[in-house]
Amino acid sequence: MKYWLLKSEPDVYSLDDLKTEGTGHWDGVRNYQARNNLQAMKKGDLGLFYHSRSNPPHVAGLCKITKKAYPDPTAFDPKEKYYDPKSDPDNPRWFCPDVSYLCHFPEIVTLPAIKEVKSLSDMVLVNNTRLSVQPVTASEFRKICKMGGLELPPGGLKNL
DNA sequence: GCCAACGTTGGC
DNA sequence: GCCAACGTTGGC
Repeated sequence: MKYWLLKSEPDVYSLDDLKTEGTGHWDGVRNYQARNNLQAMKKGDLGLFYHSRSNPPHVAGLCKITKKAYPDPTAFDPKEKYYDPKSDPDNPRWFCPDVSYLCHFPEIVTLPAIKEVKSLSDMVLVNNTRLSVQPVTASEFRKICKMGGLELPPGGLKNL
């Protein structure tokens, strides 16, 4: 199982929105590095749901990958904000997985708090601020959960 | 809302 | 294939 961090601007799409929807399509990603990460996701992988451009930026809770990435339909539709004429249905350029709501942390984990933790200084979040879909190590993932006050079920992360 | 950092585009 | 110009992201 792999771990990820998914960024979203809460004004556009928040963890509350995902909770309401239950399952969402992580579409609209138009960056190759982020795209490659989306394609590397497997069903059952876990994600930290991060609210960017909020004050302060923070991890709000957890989500789960429930369907591996498939061609992003919003790239084919000229009416869509994220329409990309260079993505051909026969040779799609952009992909999106389905993501389901898991939980809100009892307490949000802010970016400044993360930056204070020495063992988290290698996180992509800290070193590549602009990447919107990024890998997280198991130990980083566990630490963030702990900082968020989340009680892990018996058996740990795999039983979430 | 500003702007630094970074990614992408396209002329040459 | 270089790099200037431009666009976007996201912290502050």
